[in-house]
Amino acid sequence: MMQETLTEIYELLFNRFGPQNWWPGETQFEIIVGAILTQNTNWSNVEKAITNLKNADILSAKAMHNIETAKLAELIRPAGYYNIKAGRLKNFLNWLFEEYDGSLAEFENIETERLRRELLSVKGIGRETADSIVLYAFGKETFVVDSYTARIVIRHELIEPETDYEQLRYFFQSNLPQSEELFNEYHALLVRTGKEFCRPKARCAGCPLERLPHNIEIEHY
DNA sequence: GACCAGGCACATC
DNA sequence: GATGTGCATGGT
Repeated sequence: MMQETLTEIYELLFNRFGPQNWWPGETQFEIIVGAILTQNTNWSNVEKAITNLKNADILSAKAMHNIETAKLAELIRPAGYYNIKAGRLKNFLNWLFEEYDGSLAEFENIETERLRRELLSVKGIGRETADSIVLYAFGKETFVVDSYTARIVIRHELIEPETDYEQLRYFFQSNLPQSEELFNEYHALLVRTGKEFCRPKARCAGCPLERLPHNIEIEHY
């Protein structure tokens, strides 16, 4: 039932947009950094910050762990909330060095839900950031929920507006085949659709999901 | 100038 | 547990 609806949505989006090739990043570390920097921030601003980090040659766990927080903040300035995010990156690195000797290698062997919980223990890594890291840096099956994801399924009245993050994650995970490739592409397609057609004030004209039932008058969505 | 962007922690009730 | 607020740059 709901499985078919979610599968239909996926097909409509994929047929329109094609593969999104997420996550945009060359290494696991770069994906983790990007996941933290993109919190409530446009990706183009994150790209500027990552370029600065590459030019300064500190886009590695060891180098970023050693740089002063104030210096790091200055480099990531274009990403916004730069003081907060510099602290969050440092929190992650301090934890990584204390618990895992500064290496991401062991993460591959950690069971998905446990890895997610461990990441959530780092101050500054919340649900979406943790799921993004688990799925996109380590290829483990968790469904990433973000503001676009929520807005789209709520506008299409597939779920109640009050649904919280964990419920939304379960909604997708339990109604789709357990496939890392699918979860990867699905979330990326929802973000693509959200950017182009499902922004707060945007109407649905031209949206691949336009012909599906929807209600854009839902308060706040 | 207003609005928005691939959130999160924290205070307060 | 729910709700409100600060954090900040850059594009439209």
